[in-house]
Amino acid sequence: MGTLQRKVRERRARRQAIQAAAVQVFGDKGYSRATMEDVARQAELSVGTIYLYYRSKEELYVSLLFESMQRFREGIEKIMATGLSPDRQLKRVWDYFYAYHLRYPQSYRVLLFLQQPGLPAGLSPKTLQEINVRAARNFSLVSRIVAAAMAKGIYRSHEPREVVDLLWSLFLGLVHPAETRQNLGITISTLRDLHRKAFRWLEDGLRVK
Amino acid sequence: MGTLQRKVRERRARRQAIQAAAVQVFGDKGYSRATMEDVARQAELSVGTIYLYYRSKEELYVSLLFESMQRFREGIEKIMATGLSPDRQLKRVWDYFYAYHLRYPQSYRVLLFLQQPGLPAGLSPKTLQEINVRAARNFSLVSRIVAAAMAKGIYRSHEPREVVDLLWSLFLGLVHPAETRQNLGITISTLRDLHRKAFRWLEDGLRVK
Amino acid sequence: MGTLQRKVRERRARRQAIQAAAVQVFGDKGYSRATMEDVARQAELSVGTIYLYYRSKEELYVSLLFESMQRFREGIEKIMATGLSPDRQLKRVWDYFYAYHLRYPQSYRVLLFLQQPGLPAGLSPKTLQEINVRAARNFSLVSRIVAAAMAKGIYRSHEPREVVDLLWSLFLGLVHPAETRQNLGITISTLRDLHRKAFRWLEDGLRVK
Amino acid sequence: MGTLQRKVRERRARRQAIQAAAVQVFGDKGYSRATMEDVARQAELSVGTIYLYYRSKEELYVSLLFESMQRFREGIEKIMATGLSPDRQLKRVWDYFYAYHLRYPQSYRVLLFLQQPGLPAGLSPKTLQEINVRAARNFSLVSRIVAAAMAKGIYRSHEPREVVDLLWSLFLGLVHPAETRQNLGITISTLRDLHRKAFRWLEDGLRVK
DNA sequence: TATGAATGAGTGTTCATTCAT
DNA sequence: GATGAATGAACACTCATTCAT
Repeated sequence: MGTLQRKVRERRARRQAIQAAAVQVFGDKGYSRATMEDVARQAELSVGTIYLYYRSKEELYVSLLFESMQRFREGIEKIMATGLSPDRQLKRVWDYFYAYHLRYPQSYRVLLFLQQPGLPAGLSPKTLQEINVRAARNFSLVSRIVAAAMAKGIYRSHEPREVVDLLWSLFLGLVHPAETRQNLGITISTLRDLHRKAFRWLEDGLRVK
Repeated sequence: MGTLQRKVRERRARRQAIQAAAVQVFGDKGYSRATMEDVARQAELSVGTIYLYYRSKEELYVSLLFESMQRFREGIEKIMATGLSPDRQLKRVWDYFYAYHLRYPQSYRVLLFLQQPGLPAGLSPKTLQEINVRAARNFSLVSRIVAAAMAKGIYRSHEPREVVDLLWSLFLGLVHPAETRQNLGITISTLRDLHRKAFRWLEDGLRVK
Repeated sequence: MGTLQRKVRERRARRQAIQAAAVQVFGDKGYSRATMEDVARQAELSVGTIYLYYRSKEELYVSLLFESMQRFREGIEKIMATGLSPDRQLKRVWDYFYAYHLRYPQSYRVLLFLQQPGLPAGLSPKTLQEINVRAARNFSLVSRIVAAAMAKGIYRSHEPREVVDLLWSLFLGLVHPAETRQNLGITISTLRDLHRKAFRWLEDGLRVK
Repeated sequence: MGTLQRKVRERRARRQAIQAAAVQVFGDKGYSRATMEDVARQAELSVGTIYLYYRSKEELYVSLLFESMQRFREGIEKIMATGLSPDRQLKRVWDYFYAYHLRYPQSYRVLLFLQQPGLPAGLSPKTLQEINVRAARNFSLVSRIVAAAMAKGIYRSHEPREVVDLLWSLFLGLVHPAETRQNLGITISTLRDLHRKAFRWLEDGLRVK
């Protein structure tokens, strides 16, 4: 006994090793241009083995997506557990977005695939539903911080979910062009600056003065 | 007489018909998943015919990109020609972004492909350079509006280009999640609202009070 | 009246113009890599027009072949009409081969296509038969010169046709490697020398001493 | 144990099976008209599998070429190792040419593709260079035999390389028309005879009398 | 008669997925 | 479980041939 547990543990470890490899490859080449062969090579496994753990390329991708979302979620929860004031928590979340993108650029990129037009055509409705639910979960987590700030009279009253949408929008929007310009061969050093200013501006509009 | 002119006119018309079809297909399926066969079917032409007008799939895509950029540019120029005060011009540009995305959603999506990781690997350096130049041209157009507003003391002094980056970021960010959620099968009706509020907030931070 | 004659004359002229263009193109690129578009461009005509004069790419190629053979034939006949002694005539023919290949390299190359494996697959039996007959005609012309030299006791007695085969073989063999090396990027200047020596050697074996 | 070795052995066997199929197909249809599908069908494999062993059609063709050259080389080396007198060695080489062409007609034909005009356009400079080097290697091997015969006073003094060129030329020339006539649907039985006579003639011119 | 735009079958090549070992 | 050789359906692109003008 305990054998089963070991089996499960090993299986999970394998899956994570494959995911780690896949994040690199998908992040580098994009979903379409990445091949299962690439992933296998990166993971130092054979193609066949990948298929023992993931039914298809798509499923592998989706698992990465869930992984990223999960990591985000955990980061936010940790911030919420600090007991800081809501506005400082929000600032931390904002910074966490930035740090995440910097620390796990490939993982961040995986999130972006969702925005590719035509992607849903390849994903099953059930999968889409699941993605949806998980995304909503993360959003509502941040919403709770914003709502708290409003309840405490730190921020003016708004629909908290709208504020979160805006924040996330701004963040995506800030990073995207930076990525694009990287695509175009230009590096941008002012992203960090821009990122800070953007928050200050936006939060300024929120605060009760 | 006039035969040559007719030829030229017809050729241009054909190219536009192909572009129209391509925008649909690329917009729906994305660059990688779209096939030349798809485009041909949509245009009610044969594959070979497409290649009479565009040398490659890439060239076809790039032509769409340039078309979009050009249209953006013209929209902005028209606004600048109105002689309105710079801050009202900026508001109009902001609204124009929104209207454009609403009116030509597929064309707008074409712009987004640039942000796909791994895309540049498929484009020639020369093409990337050209894209770059054209993008910069559009950005500097809006920058001039912002700079004018600062010169007139309407806005506080900032680096105009940074402000434009921020605006564009916010816009992209606002639309992206909306698109994503559309991907996920949810329609969002509050985008218009959010779009208006976002501008008010951001501009508020800019204005000299 | 006379109109018909003019028509015929013009048609022949067109055909020749097309042939001239085709020889260039086929000679440069080889049969497979040459396109009808290439030929049309070279002839400053439209593709459609070519098809008014030749039913297919193959037929065009065959017409070039016949043209080359005819030219060879005429050259040999001219030499035979000089009334020179048969051995001097043979020397002249040998030199003519060389001169022809130098003067009309493209036309010469067209002759070589016959040796491409797989070519017959594309040619109709009737065409093959016709090519055959014409080739034989040229060979027998030279055979008559050799036979005359034997009859006059200048050369030892052999099967004349075999001798001609050998001569032609040697010639082809001499030029081919030169072409090959040109293919490989090396130019050979000694071909002319080799060509002269080869004849002297071979003829030496033929002469009654 | 031995697994790796078996793998290597099997891989080599597969490659050879594909080569065998390719020689048939290329020999029959020529380089351009042969398709990878043809090769796959002949090898009783799928197209994809061919590409597991050869990167491209060109590489497959070049491998056949090198194979042929190598086989030629080995044949010549075996003759040189006999210790026979140089003139008898040369006779053997000459016979070997003939035997080779008879035994491996398709393989022989593969060598001829090099002479197709326009072929080099499809081959990379690096490949051409390599072909060049290997061809030269084979030629210089035979040159050494001829040079030895001259050194021993059996043959008159000439540039050995020129003599070899001539021999090879003659051989090619002899076989080509035979091939051509086969193309044209005629079989020739006198080739063997012609082949013998041609050598006698040529060598006669070489010998010190 | 001349045009050249349109066609569509065909080509080399890639890659997600399967399966015998 | 693990492997990686094999598969075959796609895909981008070409080009001989046709036909409306």
